[in-house]
Amino acid sequence: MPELPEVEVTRLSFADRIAGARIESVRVGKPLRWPLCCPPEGLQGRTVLSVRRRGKYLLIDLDRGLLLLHLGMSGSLIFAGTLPGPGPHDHFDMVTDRGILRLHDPRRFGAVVFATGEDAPEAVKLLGRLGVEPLAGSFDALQFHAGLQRRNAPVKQVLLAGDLVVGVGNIYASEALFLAGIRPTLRASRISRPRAARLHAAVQRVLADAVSKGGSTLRDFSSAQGEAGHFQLSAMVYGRTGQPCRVCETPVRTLRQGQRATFYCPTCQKH
DNA sequence: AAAAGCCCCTGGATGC
DNA sequence: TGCATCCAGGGGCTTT
Repeated sequence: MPELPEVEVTRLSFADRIAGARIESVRVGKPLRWPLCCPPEGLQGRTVLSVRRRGKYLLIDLDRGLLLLHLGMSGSLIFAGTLPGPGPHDHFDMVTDRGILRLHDPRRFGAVVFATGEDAPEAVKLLGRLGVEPLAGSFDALQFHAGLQRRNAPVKQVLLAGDLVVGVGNIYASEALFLAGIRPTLRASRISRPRAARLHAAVQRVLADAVSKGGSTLRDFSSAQGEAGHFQLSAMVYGRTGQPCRVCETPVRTLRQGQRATFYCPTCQKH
């Protein structure tokens, strides 16, 4: 499910409320992608300082150490004063004096990992190869072009890989390429500097727009406040196979790249 | 080094 | 109604 916008919307929906909270207990359900890496009782008594985001990871800073949290394909967080007993897909509860933080994740591709610090091996393993943050000032169009030049793979897959720029998943890769007028199959190395600049701007624009719309709710995404997103209603191509392009009315096409669906307009997007 | 495939897992939609 | 098949927002790992 969650790409950068959904993760950021989640972060914004509980970061301020949980900051300063004291952890009282932790409950772990079924195994997620990796073990928590520390005995759950080791978190008791620690204080939540802040919640940051790196790519699609949430970093929950504690007074000692941090939790790295990933929502995988189907994960969502809820943070509330009281919650019903955990259901079969609620795999992590962190009870604090300000409320319960709960991870709901039917497919269990998500993860909760404890690390003693950002330089600790468990953290470096997950964060070490991530590319630049697209909504930060450090995302530079010329450097982005230089990075694309070094890659021979189709540009859609370079966006998804996350080692050049983070946070762009399957929805927003298709959307950004539409906004930039670039075919998803075009080899990254063949993108000119001006077109790379267009794509750079498109990535920033689509992600920021999606954050402002509360993310995309395809099935069941909601923020930690329980609010659904509505970016999906304004998607230009994602999920619109056969429907008319919103710009030129050519039917939107689908193709498969690396086992994922890609959506594009054959008229608006050029090789 | 980079690219391409595989796989983890569950549930919902579709088709026979 | 029942059952099989396909598909889904990610990404680490292994193989080419």
